Amino acid sequence: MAEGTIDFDQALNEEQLAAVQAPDGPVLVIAAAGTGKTRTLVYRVAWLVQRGVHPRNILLLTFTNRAAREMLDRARDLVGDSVSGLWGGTFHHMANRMLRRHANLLGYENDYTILDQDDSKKLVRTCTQELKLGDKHFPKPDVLLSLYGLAASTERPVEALAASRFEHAPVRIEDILAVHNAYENRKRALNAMDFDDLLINGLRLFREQDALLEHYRDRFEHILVDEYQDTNTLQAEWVDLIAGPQGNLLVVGDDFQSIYSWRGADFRNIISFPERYPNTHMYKLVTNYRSVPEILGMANACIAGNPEQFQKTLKAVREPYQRPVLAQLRDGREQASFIVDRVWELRRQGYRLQDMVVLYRSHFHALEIQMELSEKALPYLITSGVRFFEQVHIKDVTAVLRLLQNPADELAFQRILGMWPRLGPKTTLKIWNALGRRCDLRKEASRQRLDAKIPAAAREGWNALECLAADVDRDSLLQDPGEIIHRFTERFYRAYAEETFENADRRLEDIGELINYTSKFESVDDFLNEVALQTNMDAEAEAVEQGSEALRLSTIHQAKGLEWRIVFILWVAEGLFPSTRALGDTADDSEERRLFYVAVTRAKDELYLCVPQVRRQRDGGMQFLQPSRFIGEVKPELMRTVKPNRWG
DNA sequence: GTTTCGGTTCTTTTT
DNA sequence: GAACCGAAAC
Repeated sequence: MAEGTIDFDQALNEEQLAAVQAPDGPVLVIAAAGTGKTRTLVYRVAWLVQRGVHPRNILLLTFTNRAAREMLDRARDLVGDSVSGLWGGTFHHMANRMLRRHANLLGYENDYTILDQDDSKKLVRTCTQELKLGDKHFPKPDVLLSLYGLAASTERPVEALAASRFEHAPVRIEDILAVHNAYENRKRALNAMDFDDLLINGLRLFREQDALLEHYRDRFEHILVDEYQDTNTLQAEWVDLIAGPQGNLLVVGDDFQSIYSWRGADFRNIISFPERYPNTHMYKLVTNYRSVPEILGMANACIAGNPEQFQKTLKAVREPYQRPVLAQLRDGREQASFIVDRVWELRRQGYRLQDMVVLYRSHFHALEIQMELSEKALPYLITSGVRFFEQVHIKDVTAVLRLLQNPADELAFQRILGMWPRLGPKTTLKIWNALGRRCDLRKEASRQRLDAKIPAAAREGWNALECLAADVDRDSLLQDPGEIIHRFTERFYRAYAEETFENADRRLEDIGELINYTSKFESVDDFLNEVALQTNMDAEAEAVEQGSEALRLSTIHQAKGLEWRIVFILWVAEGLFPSTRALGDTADDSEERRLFYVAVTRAKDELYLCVPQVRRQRDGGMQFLQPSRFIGEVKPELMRTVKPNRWG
């Protein structure tokens, strides 16, 4: 469709139209689930462009890559290719994009490495060990990282958070701080940033570099933020700065769907928006096109217990259909077979597998259903705990690229050498130190020094790496990351994988996929830039778009923003959902309730709440389960209770 | 002194 | 899976 022919009145309802055509200045759009939030944002972009705003002057911020891609695709359909000048992506992406150009102002090299979760964990472990703190009672790297991350994203001191977090644990706060300190120094030495650093340093750019702030303020005349309820302190301040007091800032969110407080999200950002921007225009979207009224009734009822600020009730548009099903089941096995049976039946009625989803609180809840689906040969797609780019074999082959890009990347160096026999952590570290904690594979002299340090036992296949490194400049491989991975795999990794992994075939296929994926990128830098901020969901989302007939299994967190005709929710029982671990020792279950609300509002036609009565425990014992409080809070007449007869 | 191997244990949510 | 731990092997 060409510009200027968009019929906004036709495409939008009154609520949406008002938000889309909101005047300049601060705008807050409270968009309840399924009310066309994405549509509104996309049409807002179109509206702005039609009014003469150039797309390059628009900044569109999202939380996930998926949301960014979806919005940009839809905006392109609406406005045309001119929209490609628009800056759109996750906060991390946008911060990274700026830091690639300006990180040197903050004392980094611009070719810094981005550490993913796994890298950060390794680094924290190393720091702990070096400080000789790794005894049994010392917090695990994961725990420390989430603490440091929370401190970073809430701008609170680690000390205070650690004191309350480890109030009852026999841990010295000084030690926690010492590890934190070591971790921070280490990242500096590696010329690396973790995910939080991207946000912290992105914010520092604006706080400390007035000229830069001016530059970007001028550039971005309009800023749009999606899922604003999930911003943390850093992100909110970053947005406030770039918008400026007079800025045209439009934020969209739903305080009912704030489910990321554990990583620092603070829904007070959305609540206090009108106070921070006194001339805010506020709009509410409550007309729901997604779900049948029975499902919305359930959604409205379950969230009523939460004392949120912006009260709103979802208004149904669709015709009445049928009530959500409360399935009382004996155990996980019966739950699994119930779902499989229902899926077959629904398929018979004409639903496709991709119309259905199984949602759960935690990844491990999906174990039994996975087994059952495999057994019954029902194709399924799971967005599992391990991200595509964090799998061992993917990290192995990209380590070569990382070291080429950043010769100070100790983690990549360790990983590469560790693939050769007799080169473990200790030996590798000695070599690294002997090389002056730097290894530039592109330099002949540097390669020779490394070569001289490799012990005889590890020589086998060593020249594969040497040759590859020598090829890089000769064949200008820095422009072709896929070719580097390909050569590394053929000359070394294929054989290594086959003797290391039981499922080498599958892993080598993954590497093939990875090589295909690299063709989108023009250089090693380009590729690495993207990979660290990418989850597996995009690779899988593409598979879904290609029409693969499969049942989707997903955590509720990952399902946010998506919808299916049929939704099954697993383990709606006390202890599992709400999760005991998530509740900790607080009585505040409001975020778990919001999560339940998110799960319920994913469903368009039919919703199944599965409540097993017992759960097999690790030690073989049986744990009796109570139905989740979230079910008890809803009037029974809003549901239809089913006790499937397994012999019927 | 290091690496490797085999068994055990544990999984909250993500950029 | 994959991280962790202890024991055997280099």
